[in-house]
Amino acid sequence: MLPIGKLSAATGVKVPTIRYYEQIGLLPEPGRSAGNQRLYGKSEQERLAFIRHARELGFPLEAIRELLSLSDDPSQPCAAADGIAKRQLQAVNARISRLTALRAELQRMVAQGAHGAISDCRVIETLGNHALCSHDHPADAG
Amino acid sequence: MLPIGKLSAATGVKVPTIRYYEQIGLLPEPGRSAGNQRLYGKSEQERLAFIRHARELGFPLEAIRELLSLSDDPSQPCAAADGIAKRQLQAVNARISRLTALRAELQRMVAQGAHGAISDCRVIETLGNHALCSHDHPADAG
DNA sequence: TCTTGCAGCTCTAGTTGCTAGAGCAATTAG
DNA sequence: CTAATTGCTCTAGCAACTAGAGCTGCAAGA
Repeated sequence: MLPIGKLSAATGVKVPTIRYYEQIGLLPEPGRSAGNQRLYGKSEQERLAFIRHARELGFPLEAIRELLSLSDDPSQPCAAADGIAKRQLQAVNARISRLTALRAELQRMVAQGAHGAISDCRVIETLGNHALCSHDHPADAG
Repeated sequence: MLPIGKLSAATGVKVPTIRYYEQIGLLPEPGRSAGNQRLYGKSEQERLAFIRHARELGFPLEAIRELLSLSDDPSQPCAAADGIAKRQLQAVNARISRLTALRAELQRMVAQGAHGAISDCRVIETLGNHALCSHDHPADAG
C-alpha cells in the first residue's frame, strides 16, 4: 500500500493532481491509514497510469472518464473505445494542420527581420493588417 | 461610431469577448452614448482587429499586450516585437512536433481496429500498459 | 403613441485541468 | 525525542473566455 507521495513518484502524476482526480471522480476514494492518509493499491496505480497515458495523448478528461467506464465493464464492445480514439486522432490531425498554417505565416513575419523602429516593423504591420495575410484564419488558434 | 454589436460583426470578435478585453485593459474604455452604450471609432476597431489576428496566430494575451504597448510607442526599436514573434514561432514548432509524435501513437492504436469486446481491446490495452508504447511522453499534451 | 423585440448593460459564476498557498496533523529519519 | 518531511483540508488562482440572470435602451411597425 503506497501513500500518495509514492504513488505520485511511481506514476509521474503530481500529488495535488491525484487528489484532484479523486475529487472529480476519476479515481475512487482510496482507503486511509489510521492517521487519515490515503493508501493506494495496485489497481489504483494501474488506473492512474492509464489516466496519465491517455492525458499525455491529449485525451480530455471526459473522454478518459468514458474509456474508464468502458474498461470497467469488459463485456462492452470495443467499438466505443475505438471511436473515442478515432475522434482524438482527428482532433490531433486538425490541430496539426492549423498549426502548420500558422507556422507558415509566422515564418513569413519573422523572415522580414528586425530593421528599424516600430514604425516600419513588419511584425506589427502584418498583425495590424489582416489583408496582408493571404489565408483566412479559423476561429480557434489551437 | 459603432455600437458593440456592429464592432463585433465588423471584426469577428464576440460581444462578451470585446467587453472582456476592455475589462483586462487590452482595449481602452470607449465613449458612451447618452444611454450608456459603448461607441467605438476607427482606432478601436483597428486595435481590436490587431488583437484578433494575433490571437488567431496563437499569441497569448500577455504577448499581445506587449506588442500593443510597443506599437503605441513608434520610436521603440523593432527588435522586441520581432523577438515576441520568434518566441511564438518556436512555441508553434514545439507543439507541432509534440502533436506529430502523438498522432503516430494514436494511429498505431486505431490501426488495430475494433474487434471483439473490451476485454481484448487494443485501445484500452495500449493506454493501460505504458510499456507497449515505445517512446516516452513529455509532460504536456499540447 | 404604443409596443414589441432585439440590442445593450452589469454582475456573477462556470468552463478545463490543474497549481499554489495557508494552516494544520501525521509520519519518519537521525 | 526532535526536526524534517509528508500528508491533510480548504480556498483561490491561472488562461481566455462563455453563459446566464435580470435589467434598460432604442428603433421600427401598427
